[in-house]
Amino acid sequence: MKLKNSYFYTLREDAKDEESKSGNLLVRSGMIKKVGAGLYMYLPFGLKVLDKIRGIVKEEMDNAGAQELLMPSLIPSEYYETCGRVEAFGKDMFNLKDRYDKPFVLGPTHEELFTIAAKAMVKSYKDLPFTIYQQADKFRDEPRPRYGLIRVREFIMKDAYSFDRDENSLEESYNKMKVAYNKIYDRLGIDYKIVRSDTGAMGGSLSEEYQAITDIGEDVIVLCKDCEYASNLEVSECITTKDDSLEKELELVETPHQETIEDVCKYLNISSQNSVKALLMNVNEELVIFFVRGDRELNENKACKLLGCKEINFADDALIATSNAVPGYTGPINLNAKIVIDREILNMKNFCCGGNKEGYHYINANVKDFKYDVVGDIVNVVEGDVCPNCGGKLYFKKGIEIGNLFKLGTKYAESLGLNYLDENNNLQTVTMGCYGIGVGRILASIIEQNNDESGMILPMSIAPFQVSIVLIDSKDEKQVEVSERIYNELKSAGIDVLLDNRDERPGIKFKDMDLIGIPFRITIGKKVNDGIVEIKERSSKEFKEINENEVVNYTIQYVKDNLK
RNA sequence: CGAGAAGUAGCACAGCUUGGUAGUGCACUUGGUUUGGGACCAAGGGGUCGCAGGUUCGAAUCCUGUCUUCUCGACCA
Repeated sequence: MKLKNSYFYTLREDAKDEESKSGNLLVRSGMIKKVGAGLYMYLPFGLKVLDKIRGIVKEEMDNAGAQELLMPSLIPSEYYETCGRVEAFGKDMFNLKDRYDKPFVLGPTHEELFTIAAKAMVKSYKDLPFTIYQQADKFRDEPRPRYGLIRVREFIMKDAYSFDRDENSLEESYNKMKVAYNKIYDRLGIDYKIVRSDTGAMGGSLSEEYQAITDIGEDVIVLCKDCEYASNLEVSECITTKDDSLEKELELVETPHQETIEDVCKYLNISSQNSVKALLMNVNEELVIFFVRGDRELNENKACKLLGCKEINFADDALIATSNAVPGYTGPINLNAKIVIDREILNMKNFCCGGNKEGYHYINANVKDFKYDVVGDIVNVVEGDVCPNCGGKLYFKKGIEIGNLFKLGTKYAESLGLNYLDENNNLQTVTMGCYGIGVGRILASIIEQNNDESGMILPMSIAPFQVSIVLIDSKDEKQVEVSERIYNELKSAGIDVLLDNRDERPGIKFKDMDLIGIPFRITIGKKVNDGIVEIKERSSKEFKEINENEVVNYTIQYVKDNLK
C-alpha cells in the first residue's frame, strides 16, 4: 500500500481519555477511535492488525480440525432462559425488545446456540467428536469498561465448542485445542502463562486460562519460583504448616478502643499472623461469621463454593444483631452464629481473637476453645506462601485473560437435550468443551508488552505492514524511481509492504512508522545515487547501509526469518 | 452503584476565583525559506464554551438540573 491519499493519521499527543499504554498508542496511531465507554471503531490500520490476529487464530483452529461458522449476535432471550443464564449473567447482558415487545439479548457468549447447532446434526455416536467455532462480536454490559481494548462492551471473540461422547474423548478434544492455543500465542509473540482458574458462570469442571503477563492486568497470577505451578489467585490453594507449640491457657485481656486487627496486634505486641479476625457476612440473608488469620483476605470465590451460595455480602447491623457478635471484638469463642473457619486456623496455636465483649480480646486461644460449623480453604494465598505443587515459594504477577479452555461436561447438552445413540442403542448425553480467545485483548496485550518511547513494537506476524519504505524526498526522481521499484518487487514477492510517499518531512515519516510499530524499515535517501539505501529494525537503534540491488532479497529473508 | 476529576476549534490545553469583543500550541489553507528524526517566517480559515433551565442590562465564568468521559472502589467467563 502507498500512504499518499490513503486513510491514515496519527496523533502527536496522548489521548486524555486513555490511561493505559496500549489504549493510548492504539488511539495515537490511528488504529482505533473511541465511540463511547468500552466501544471503539477499528480504523483501517487497526483492522489490518486485527485481521492478521484473526487469520492466525483461524489457521490454527482449522489445522486442529475445527470448523468455522457464524452465529447471530441478536438472539431471542428464550435461548438463554433454558439454561438459567438470564439470571447467571444478570445485568451483564444487553436486553432489548423488538416491535412486538418480544425480548431479545445481544449474545454475551454462545453455548446455547452452538448446542442447538450440534443438535441439528448429532444423532449417533458416529457423528462425534467434532469442534465448531466462530470469530464474532460479543456484548457485555460491563459495569466499568477500561484500559482501552482490554475491558470493552462489544468485542470480538473466537469461541469454539467441542462435542464428544464422553469425558475421555473430551480430554482428547480439549488437548487438541490446548496445542492449537499454544501455537497461536507463540506465533503472536505474547509473554503468557497457562493458569488454573475458576469455572465461574460457565459451569463445568476443569478450566485453564491463558494470561498475558502485564502490570495493568486485572487478574492476579500465582506462580512458583521452583516449579511450573501457575494458578489464578481466585482458585489458588492455600497450604499452611502446623504450629507444634504447646497450648497455653486461654486468657481474656482488656483492649480498649482497639477495633482493627492491626491496632489490636500493635497494642498487644503480637504478630497479625498470630491472630484471627472475623468477617461478619450476609449469606442468603443469614448471618455467617468467617474467621481467617489476621493478615489474610477472605476469598469470596472459595467461600461461595464451600457454602454453595452465589454471593456473599457484608452483613448489616440488623443481621449482626441476631447474634452476640460485637463488631470490632468478634471472636469464635461462645459465639452464637453460624461459624465458618479457614482450615489454616486448625494449624494455629495460641492466637488472639475477639472476646465478644466491647473492649476485650482473648489471647492464647486454640481450636479446642470453640465450636465451628464449617471448615475449608477460604482465603487468598499471599506471596511467600508454600507452593501446593512442590513446596517452593509462591510469587505474584498480574495478567490479562486472553484465552481460556473449559471442560463444560453435560450441563448445556442436558438442558437442551443434545443426545446421541451409542452402539447399544442407548440414549446418551453429549459431553462439551468450550474454548475462548479474546482477539482485541490480544492486540492490547501485545502492545502492553512491546512498546518504547516512540510507540509500539509489533511482531512480524501482526504488524499492520511487515516492511515500510520511507521515501525521503518525494520530489527527487531517482529516489522515487528506486523506492517504487523496491516496493513493487517486495509486493510481488508477497511481502506486506507500505510505501510512505507522502509529501512530508523525513522526521514525520520516521516518527509515524515507529509509532505504528512496523518491524522493518527501508529508507531511500540521497545515497541512492551511489546505489545505497538504509535499513533499520524497529526493535533496534542501529542503521545499516545496503546496496539497493541486495535490499529486496535481504528484506524477503528478514521477513521470513522473523515470521513464526 | 459509591467516591473523586474533567467536558472550551480536529488534538492538547489556558481563560472561570473577581461576569463585559473566546484565546494559546499543534494540525489545516496560501505564499516564501527549508529538507535524514514531529522545521521556520508571514498571512488566513475554523467555536452553539457538553446540554437544559435560572440569576443578571449582560454568563464560558455564578446557581440548579442533566448527559458524557476518565480514575479509585464495588463488579467482572
